[in-house]
Amino acid sequence: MSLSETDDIEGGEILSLHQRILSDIREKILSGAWAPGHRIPFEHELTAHYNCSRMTVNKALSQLAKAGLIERRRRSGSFVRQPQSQAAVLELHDIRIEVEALGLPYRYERLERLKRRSSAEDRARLGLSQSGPVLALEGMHFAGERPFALEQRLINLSAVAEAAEEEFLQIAPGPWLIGRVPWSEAEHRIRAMAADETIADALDIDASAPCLVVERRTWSAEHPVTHVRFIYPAESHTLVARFTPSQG
Amino acid sequence: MSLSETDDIEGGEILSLHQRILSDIREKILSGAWAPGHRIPFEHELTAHYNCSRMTVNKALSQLAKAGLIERRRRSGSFVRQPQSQAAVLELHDIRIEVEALGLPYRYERLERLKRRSSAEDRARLGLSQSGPVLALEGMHFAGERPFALEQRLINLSAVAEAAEEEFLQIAPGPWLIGRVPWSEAEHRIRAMAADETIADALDIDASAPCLVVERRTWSAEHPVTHVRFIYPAESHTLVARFTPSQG
DNA sequence: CGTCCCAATATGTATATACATAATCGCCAT
DNA sequence: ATGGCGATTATGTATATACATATTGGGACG
Repeated sequence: MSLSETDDIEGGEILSLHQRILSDIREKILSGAWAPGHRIPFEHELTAHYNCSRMTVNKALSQLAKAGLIERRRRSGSFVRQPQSQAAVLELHDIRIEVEALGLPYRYERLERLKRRSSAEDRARLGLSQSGPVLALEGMHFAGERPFALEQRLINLSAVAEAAEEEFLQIAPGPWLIGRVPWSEAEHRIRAMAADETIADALDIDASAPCLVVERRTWSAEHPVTHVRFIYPAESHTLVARFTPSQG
Repeated sequence: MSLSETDDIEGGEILSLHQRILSDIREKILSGAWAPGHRIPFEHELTAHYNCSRMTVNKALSQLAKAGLIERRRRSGSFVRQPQSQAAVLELHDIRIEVEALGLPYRYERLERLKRRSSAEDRARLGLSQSGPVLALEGMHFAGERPFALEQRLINLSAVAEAAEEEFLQIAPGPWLIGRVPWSEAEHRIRAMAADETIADALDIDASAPCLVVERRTWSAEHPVTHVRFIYPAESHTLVARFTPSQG
């Protein structure tokens, strides 16, 4: 019920009061000592316990509320929330980084480059409502001499006109776009797929072998920028996502 | 360079000053008006612009810094950060929810239940260092009459003793565990795999058909709790992850 | 007995203020 | 030139205070 007797603990790191309140309460919740639904002490009680001002307590509680660990209700108090949907953070690195992390030399090679007016399929991929110029690219990321991932990309030239001038022979379009276009939103779709003949050929795997497909659509201030599909042979790649409720 | 002339804008919602500062600056960054590396106005300039106290500005900037949009350097000012690694939030819902979202009746059925001392493989899956009792479960999630996902689960009975008493005949272990065990950390691995004979049989798909595999390891206060592997037929499932830099 | 309204209460937001801390600039002495 | 040192500056953290706002509980009154 009450907070732990941390008053005499000395061995820890140097934490600001703010951070100490945060981690104290988080620990109570994550350890289960304060179950979902439990009412945590009122601000004025914490103020007394930590011998600090209400502002400091308030900031810490507001942060916990924003992180989704607690819910605050006026006149009633603050309550531990039910564990919500399992949300995990998926870090999608640049492929060069991934390959180099394996200790293998990285190389990108363009397979195809086509400038055209957007087809209906292109518009569906990009989420465009009207026709316009697009750049369709296909390229291979190599780890050493082995194909690592096949990239199929569509760039909306109305949003990124400069891309029309770029050949992308050895420069992968991903890193090129980052830094040039401030992207404000992205959507990822992850699925498994059997390699068709063309893909199997390009990746040098058996036809109908399983592949991991990661598709990403990117917007910049409401405008669709690019759609990209990465196709990895199943054995070459695993995505790792980690969830930690600590974010303060 | 300067902030937009929002002084005469009236049509917007009712926002607190704090939120208005946040969204103003976020908009500048996401629209690209303030490129990465750009120094945003000093706190005292924003104080003057919004005609408010430094504390209010400071809180907003601190929040942007925590969200990763800006970087703050003492004596130098605050700067727009380079877009970092593509981090996406992956929501992993309960399978019942997923199935019901498709408008199909949901059903869980236990296939196997085995209590044993942990084998070396079990310990590897759970991340345990020493031997102890575990519960191995296998079950099927159905969407209507079609198999939707195969679940292979391992529960560390040293961490969740009560699980030993539970039959899990129609109750899926996932929902059962949530609420009983406060989990503090989870790691997910996502990959593609070809169905072997057993799996293909269980899921009623062709042998060596591609599957999406989602593995999750869960800890509660440093103790491994459970390891679960969900195997989805490729055509039945796509994971969707969304990234928005806005989180204020 | 039910309904309306007010007072009490907990959180929400903002201010002015103070001092700490880290980094940089420029001056000065070598 | 150059190396060090102190003043300046911007952010970091905390306090006391004030008023706003939402919600609950209880009392007055029909």
